[in-house]
Amino acid sequence: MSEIPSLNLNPNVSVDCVVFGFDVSGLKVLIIERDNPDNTEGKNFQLPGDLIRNSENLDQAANRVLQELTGLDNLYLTQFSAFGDPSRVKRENDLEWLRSIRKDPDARVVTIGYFSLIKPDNFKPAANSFARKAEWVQIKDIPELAFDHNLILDEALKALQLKMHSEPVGFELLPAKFTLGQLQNLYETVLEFEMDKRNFRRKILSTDILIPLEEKQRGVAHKPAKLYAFNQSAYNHSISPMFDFQ
Amino acid sequence: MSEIPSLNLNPNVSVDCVVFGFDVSGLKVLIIERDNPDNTEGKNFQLPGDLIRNSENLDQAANRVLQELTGLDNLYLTQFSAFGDPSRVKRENDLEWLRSIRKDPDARVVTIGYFSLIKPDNFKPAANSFARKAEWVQIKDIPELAFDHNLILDEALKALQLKMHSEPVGFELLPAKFTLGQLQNLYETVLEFEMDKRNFRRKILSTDILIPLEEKQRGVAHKPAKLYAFNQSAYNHSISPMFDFQ
DNA sequence: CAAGTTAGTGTTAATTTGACACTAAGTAAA
DNA sequence: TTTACTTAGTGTCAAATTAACACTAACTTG
Repeated sequence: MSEIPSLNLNPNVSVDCVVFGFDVSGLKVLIIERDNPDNTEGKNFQLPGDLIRNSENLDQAANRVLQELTGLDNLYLTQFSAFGDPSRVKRENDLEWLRSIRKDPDARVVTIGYFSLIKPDNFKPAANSFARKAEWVQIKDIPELAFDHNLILDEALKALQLKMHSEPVGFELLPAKFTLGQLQNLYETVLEFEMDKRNFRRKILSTDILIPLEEKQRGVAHKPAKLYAFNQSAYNHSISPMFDFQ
Repeated sequence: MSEIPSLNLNPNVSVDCVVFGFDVSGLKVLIIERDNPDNTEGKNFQLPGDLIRNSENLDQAANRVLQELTGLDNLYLTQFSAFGDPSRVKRENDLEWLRSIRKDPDARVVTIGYFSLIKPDNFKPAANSFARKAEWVQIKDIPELAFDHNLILDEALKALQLKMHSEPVGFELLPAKFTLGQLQNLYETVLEFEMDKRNFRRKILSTDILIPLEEKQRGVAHKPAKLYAFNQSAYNHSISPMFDFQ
């Protein structure tokens, strides 16, 4: 019943995951540093990603690969684009690394891009498999990445921003109970512009996607804010612009 | 310098194209009827699509495949999603057909979905390659298609509708010179709701994406309408809701 | 020349948006 | 214990946008 795992890998299709995290310090992305074939110290950063298995669908592949490389399991994951330029692999050290790890290192690989949103506090990435390290990097401090991963990351951010305009997707980035201030801060950070506090509150509260809780923040050095939860069931309708701020 | 073409095909990645056409009769999709392996008369309809070549990128593959199967070349083509369920191929006659045409008929294939928008009058599809027929089918009369092509078509329509809200994509479906009535009709057909004529005109004319021409319709049995052209250069900005009608 | 068809046009009320400033409630530091 | 600091929380008004609505104009066909 058991199979040789490598036989099960499809040589031509991979998934790559752009995991966004948000906290007080801003918007971050999860990057792994891979083992170098020759064990040198050169930095080789990339997005968590790998070949898919023939037995799994794309969503399952993204989940599994992310779990294997970073320990993060069962995240909100959305496919956003496929990348298939034949010259995706052109850097010499990328090729070298492929030769060290892949059965068929010269195969042409089309990759399916996924993005994920998480609350960094709840998930502590732990490197595993060919990842030497898994770490959060501020979106503004992303280094040069392997393959076409900088392109993939850019497209993922655009996809997130676009999606945020039409769906309450941002709640994945917040704890279960959050304040309106935190929510506004999230929107401002991801969409990259500032909003008027009163107008933001009026608009977001005019929908029914927030549930006000009988509970306040504790231990903060200022007036404690009311806490809210996301009303999942309220959002089963309308693709329409729910969040067209400004 | 020449290669055996089949060696050049990637066994695991394909593209499938959903070509939308719009005319007086409504919104249509281009469907091909494939040759049956046993030359029986059973109807086997599917979207135009095939394996990619290792030398081309995904956009090029979509263009080539569409050209080979339908004769349509150089269309506006947009990638919208990848489909990779391992059980995409499950009907017996799909398998049979694959065995008759593919070098590796049991390979697991991930397909990249593209949609295209054209003016049916300008492009007359002509079946070729393994396509026995290529024909326009009203969106409401789509038959059962091979593989997961009904799913792909549904997703393509959703993607088109979503895109139409934020980008002036519909102009691809109209002739170079068109009337505001035709444009409104297009929007109503694709988005599936009716709009107020005067409000539609006010809104669309308040943007600068239409160029009024010094020319009118001719030969119509009613008051001839002013013709407009799409101002391509005016649209190089803003993802924002350009077309949030109602 | 009558019938049929689509083009083209403006106003108004209702709604939504954007701009704007102060008090409240907690902690920390002096 | 008082002061400083920080973020929460609130309302109004002018401007802009939207939605609803009906008639005349211009062409072809019969």
